This record gives sequence, C-alpha cells and structure tokens, in this order.
Amino acid sequence: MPRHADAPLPAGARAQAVYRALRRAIIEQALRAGTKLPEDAIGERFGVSRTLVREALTRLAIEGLVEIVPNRGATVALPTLEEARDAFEVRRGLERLMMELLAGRLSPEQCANLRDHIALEDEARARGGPESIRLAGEFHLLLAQMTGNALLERYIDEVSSRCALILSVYGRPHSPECAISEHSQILAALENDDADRAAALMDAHLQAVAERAVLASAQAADIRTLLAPFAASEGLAPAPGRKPRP
Amino acid sequence: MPRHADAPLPAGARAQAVYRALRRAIIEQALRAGTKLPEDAIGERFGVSRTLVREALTRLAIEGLVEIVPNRGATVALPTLEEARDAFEVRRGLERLMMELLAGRLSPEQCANLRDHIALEDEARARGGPESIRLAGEFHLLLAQMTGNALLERYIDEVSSRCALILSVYGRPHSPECAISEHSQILAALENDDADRAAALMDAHLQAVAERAVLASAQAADIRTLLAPFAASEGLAPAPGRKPRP
DNA sequence: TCGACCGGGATTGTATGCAATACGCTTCCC
DNA sequence: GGGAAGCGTATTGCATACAATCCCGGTCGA
Repeated sequence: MPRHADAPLPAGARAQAVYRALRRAIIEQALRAGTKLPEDAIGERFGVSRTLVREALTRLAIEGLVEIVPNRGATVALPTLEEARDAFEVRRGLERLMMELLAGRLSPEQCANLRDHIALEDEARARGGPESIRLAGEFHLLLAQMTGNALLERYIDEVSSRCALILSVYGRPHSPECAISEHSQILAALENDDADRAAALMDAHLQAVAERAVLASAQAADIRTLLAPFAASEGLAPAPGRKPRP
Repeated sequence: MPRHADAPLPAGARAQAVYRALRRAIIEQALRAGTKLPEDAIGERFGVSRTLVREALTRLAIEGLVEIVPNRGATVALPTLEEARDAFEVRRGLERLMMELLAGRLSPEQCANLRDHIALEDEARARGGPESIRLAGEFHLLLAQMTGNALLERYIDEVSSRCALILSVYGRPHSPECAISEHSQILAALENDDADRAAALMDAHLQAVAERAVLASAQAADIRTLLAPFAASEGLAPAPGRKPRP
C-alpha cells in the first residue's frame, strides 16, 4: 500500500529507496550502461541529500552495477567481456547448487507458483512485451528464494542483476534471454527429484543464454580484431609498440 | 612500503583503510562477535570522521560481518546457526566450481606456490600459533585468485570471512579448522587433472570443517534444548504458548 | 517491591559546508 | 592549424552541524 507523502520514513529507509530505484532503473535499462550518475542531480530528483545518494551508489558499486572512479563520480557500469564471462561462470556454479538444494524438495504449492510464473513469462513473451526479460530473471530469483538459503538468494540476485546488465550491453536488443521451454523442463526435472538432470538443464540453459548473447559479440567488442581484415587487405600491419592487453 | 604520515592519501583510500582494518580485526577476533562498534570511537581511533567510518561499516554489513540495526548502531555480527549452515552451503558450491576451473590448469609455478603455502600452514600448526587459522583460510583464497575469475575470488573471500566469524562463535577455540593433509590431497588431485576427485575432496573438507565446528554445538545453541533434561528431571514442561520456531 | 513514567546523556541519521580535484573552454604561442 | 597552458565551473571527498532516536538512570505512585 502506498505511504502518505507527509509521513516520515523510518530511519535508513530513504537510502534504501534510492538504492532500489537506481537498481531497477539500471536493470530495466532506463539508465543505460555508461550513463553518468551525478550525486546532486539524483539527490534533487529523489528529494534527498547527497549523503544518501552516495550510500546508494557505493552499494551499487559493490554489486558491480555502477562504477565509481575517485574524484570522477559514478557511472552505470560497463562490464568488460572478461567480467561477463566471470559472471556467467559464477552464476552457473551458484545455480547448480540451487538445483541440488531444490530437487525433490519443492512443495506442490511451490511448483504451482513456478508454473504460474512460467505462464506469465509465456504470455509476456507472446505479446513481445519488454517485461519478459524481467520475468525471466525473476524465475531464477523465485527458485533461489525457495531454497530457504538467504545468502544464496542474495548472491543469485546479485549475479543475475549483473548478468542482466551484461546482456543489455552485449546482448541483442530485446531478445528474450530465456526460452520458455527451458524453464519448464527445469521445473519438471526438479519435480521429478532428478537433481542431476535439473543441474544439467540449468547449466545448458545458462550456457545458451551466455553464448547467444555474449560470445556472439565477442569479436565485435575488440575493434582491432574487427578491423584486422580491412587492414590486411590494404597491407597494413598493427603498430608493434602496443600489446593487445597482456 | 610505509607511507609518510604527512602525505595525504589518495581519494577514497582512507575509507578503504578503515574498512580493511575493521575487517581484519573481526576476522582475527580482536573484535569478538557481538562487540559494539560506535562510530565516534572508531573514527577517533583512526583519525577520520564518522562519515568514513559509516561507509566502512555499511560495507561490512553487506558482507555480513557486522550487523547494523537502525538507530542502534553497528555490532560485530553474531550469526545464527541457520546463517552458519547457509554460509557453508554456499561456500561448498563456490569452492566446487573453483575446483572444476582449476583442475589440470595450474602451472608448475602455481603448484609450487601452493605447496609452499601448505608448508607454512604445517609449520604454524606445529608451533600451535594462532596464525594457522589465517593461513588455512588464505589457502582457499589463493586458489580462488588462481582461477582468474575476479568475481569468484570476491565471493569466496566474502564467504570465507563469514565462515571465519562463524567458527569464532561456534567453533572450539583455536582448533585449526583445516587438517593439513586435506589441503595436500586437494592440491594433488588438482595437479592430476582429476576435477571430480578434487571437488569431492574439497566438499568433504568443508563438510568436515563445518561439522567439527558448527554441528557439534548445534544443540548448545538452543537454550531450551539445553535445559530440557534439567526441566524433565524436575517434572517441568515447556510453556505451551510459544512454538520453537515453526 | 514493582512497574510506569520521565529527563539527561549518548549515539545515530541526514543535511550542509568547505576544500580539493577534474573537466571544458578560451587564449596564446609555435 | 594544432597543441599547450590557464582559468572558471561543476562535481566530488570529507568533515561537521543539527535534529531525531534510543538507552539508562532516577523518581513517583500504586
């Protein structure tokens, strides 16, 4: 329920509100990667002082969603390809653990919830709505919550957000990252108490997401590689002085 | 090299210094679980304002090493048994991933480094020095660094710290958490390119650490359980109104 | 004796102020 | 014309000020 505007929020709640707002804005790509995030502009917009904005920004920086350069302020992070690989690698590890914790332990009620969620994804996807991306991510988060492991939930939330940012940078625009059938299959394996199969499916699922999006653009990211054929056709060689990232 | 005291530190460095100092103090149990952490006192001790102390404390709170309750300040976190279980669960998942990334990919140089480190642990352990605990933890961190996955490294660092705090609460005092032979065996499996065996060993290793320390005191943590036999011998029954955690 | 009530002091939450740094523009020299 | 130097503005880093909250005594009344 909406809170009356005059009522003062409890201590610490406003900082959290700013944090959440910025976080959503980044993940939903209202703030695109690389965007500058000036403290006073944000503070003015939200009606809080720079102090609280700074707190929110440092939290986001820890999560890897924003980058803070000393004396130069904060920007929405622009993950490198290496960071992208790292994130998906860790995510696969965490989600495999999640599968093992969940296999055969879901209550019928939980299964129904998951099924409903998949139906929502389905629907959004059919409409081509942009919320399909959000919903696909929430499926994973929903599973994490069902483990009852709060730390795992936090890590999966964090790494999923990071992956969302990565996809917004390297992924094809608006390609729904998760095929529906994959989520359904995973749920089926979980219900069947087949931990290995669930883990394998999830692994393949994430691998597919990562590859569809990130590896597809791996070459494009390095302008030197991109230009190589053109250079070669003109008989041009790279400058010997600079190494391509040792 | 030590920096001259008059030289101003680069921007952001002092906050980080406070953060690191507090972190070490907690992990090395100079600040024991539950200790109050007043902003003023800390700031005075380090020669910085409360602003920077707050920044450090919020970072530590995110990592789970301190607990901040609004309007009541920060204390060194006092993890519950459930949080302890969660932490070890996640840690096992992360370290298994680490084993798979490392198996068969360690350079001879890296192996030598690890062997040296194990020798150090050995030595410290023989002397019964308290640094054996720190060294044992560093072994895991060293492995994480060798994966080249910065995110994994950060997560393992975080969860290891949390486990260290947990052991300081629930573990037997000064029991070296890691048997040396276990580290050696793990390294051997890694060198042998036997990912499955390395993963299994690491799993067993962490399971053993967790069980030796945490599960051993599982009963002791619940005062009701602890008192049950005394109550029964006196013919006393628990109050029916309150449920023991539904 | 016990509980409720109520300052006083200590501690936190947030805003704001000041100094330091970086960026962009103009100007000047080659 | 290109680049280097200088200056003004915008923005950050950090400290401090003020208000709000909480804890801990004591006091009072039942």
